[in-house]
Amino acid sequence: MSDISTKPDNSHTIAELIRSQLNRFSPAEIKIVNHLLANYPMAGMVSITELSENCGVSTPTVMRTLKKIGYSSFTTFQKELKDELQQTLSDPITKHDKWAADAPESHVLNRVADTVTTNLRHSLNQVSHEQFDAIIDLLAEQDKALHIVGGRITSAFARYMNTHLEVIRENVYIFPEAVALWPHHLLKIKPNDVLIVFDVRRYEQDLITISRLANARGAKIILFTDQWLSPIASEAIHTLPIRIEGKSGWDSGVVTLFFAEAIVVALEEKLWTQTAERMRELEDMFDLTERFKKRIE
Amino acid sequence: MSDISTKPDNSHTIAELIRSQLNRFSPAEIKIVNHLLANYPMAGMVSITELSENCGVSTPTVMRTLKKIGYSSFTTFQKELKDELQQTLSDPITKHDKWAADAPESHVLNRVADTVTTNLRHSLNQVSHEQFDAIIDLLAEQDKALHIVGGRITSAFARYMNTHLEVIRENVYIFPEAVALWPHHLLKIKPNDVLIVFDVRRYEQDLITISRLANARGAKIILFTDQWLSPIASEAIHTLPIRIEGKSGWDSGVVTLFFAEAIVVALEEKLWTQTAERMRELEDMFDLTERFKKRIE
DNA sequence: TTTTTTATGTAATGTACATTACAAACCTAT
DNA sequence: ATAGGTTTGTAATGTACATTACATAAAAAA
Repeated sequence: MSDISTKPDNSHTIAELIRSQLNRFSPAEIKIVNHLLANYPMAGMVSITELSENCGVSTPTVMRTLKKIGYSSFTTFQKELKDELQQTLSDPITKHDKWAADAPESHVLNRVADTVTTNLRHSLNQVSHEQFDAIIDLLAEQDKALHIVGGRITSAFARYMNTHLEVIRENVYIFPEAVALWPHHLLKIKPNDVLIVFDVRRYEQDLITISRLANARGAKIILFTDQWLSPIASEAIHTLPIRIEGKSGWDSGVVTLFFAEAIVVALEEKLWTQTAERMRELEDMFDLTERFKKRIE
Repeated sequence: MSDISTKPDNSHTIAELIRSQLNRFSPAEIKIVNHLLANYPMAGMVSITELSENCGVSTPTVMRTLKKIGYSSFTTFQKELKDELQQTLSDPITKHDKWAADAPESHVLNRVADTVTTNLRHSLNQVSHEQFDAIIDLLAEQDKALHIVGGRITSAFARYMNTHLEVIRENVYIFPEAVALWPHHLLKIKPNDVLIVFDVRRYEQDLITISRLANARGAKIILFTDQWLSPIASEAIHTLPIRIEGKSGWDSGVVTLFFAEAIVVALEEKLWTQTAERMRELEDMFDLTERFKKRIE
């Protein structure tokens, strides 16, 4: 009876642990373990009362069975079951152990990879597909100009996005680098134009100001920001809250770029026929300039 | 289920239901929904007490939030969550894309996410830790200047890297945007200086030329390129072959930025005492220019 | 049979929990 | 400022639960 201590924990899952002891059980106990295994693991994710009812036995029988299996109480059993489930469910995206296997977790590359994929997963959960699609729809309206601006760090993303979007559609403008020229550029913004703003902490006053002004001119703002939300969020029609934090202290820009790229890809697909044409033209121009260069050399 | 408020139940998963209302929430409520989505679905599989603690709010706030979302009580919420989990688990095929990446595999966001993580995994396998560490060691020598240059698309990464590395160490220079000025910049390069080059397809003649010339001047080249290797690889002392391809045809820059960032992080850690000092100085200067808002957390 | 052992259930108990009522704190606008 | 609303937390309450103690039934051994 009271062999609480005998838990041959060489097994990975709780199911294995149970299966390894299948011959030790009395009739009522068999009812329980059968039910647990047959509806694994969710059968265990209920109250002990419910579980006992589902098995047609009493609650103390459940208790005794679990103790026999190797758990000190129903609560700890359920806790371990929950952990196992957690483990199984966590990031279908990262396939974490793939690279964790052949490399020490402690190497920078792996730590950064871990952080980035975690950030990515979290961020994907924050952004609804509807919202994303709405952004794409908005960007597909080419009669409205599209302006892009970023901050100290994020201006690199603004440029990346600009370079790609310029190929895909017309009427794309990036703010000049010099903040002093921003008010000047503001003049180009017409009502219902779209303004893409990148603003992650530390939030920059210039970006906030320019967003307010653009908003006052009737621009629709799409905001790339972090999980703490730039104050610009209140001006924006669409806000992408992107997880940028690494536990280690540094802020990551990778996921921000991911979303920028996702928008590029989505828009390219939506406007493909037109984009294909523009790309061909671009290729031609590359060829011409190459030939041009060669001639001088 | 006699719901108290308006529950627009055209949504399939609870996650979607929450996401469809993301703008309706107050600060404390945002904490809760963020946590629920970020750790979906297991975050909801605990007692309301535990959940409230995990979110840093009180239990009544959790109750109110769930009612706002559309559930009459915490218990019914958890029950539905459990059912959903049950449902998903019993269908092992759809299992993976259901949550986190949630929704049809065909949505752009999921496809891009899939591509990026695949590229990341492959790239990590291509780069040995030894090589990576050697690069970091090389970059840690600050008596040698560090120059950075990128191409049409990748100049954004060059800038991103430059912005960060400038903070970490001295003697960091980025090439000017105008290609016409590159030869000019070349004069600054001294023997044993380091040159970081970004060159992914289509490989650019200007980059190749400048690399040759830099090499001739005795510079050590670190090359960010793609799996097909830019011709510059033959000039480079370290080459990072990064998988950039999406099946869908477009080339992704996310993993390239990942490696750029990983280098930044690694170097920052290696030179931390010095970096910390430089960062403090930078902070002071920010304060002086009053360009940045106080950090909001 | 009677006794002992094993198996299972009933009922009692204390704890953790979900829920509600209320009050404090915090905005926002006049 | 101050009145209105909103947002959030504290504390109280009743319920569901896990757990234990005890009792009964069944089976095995004597």
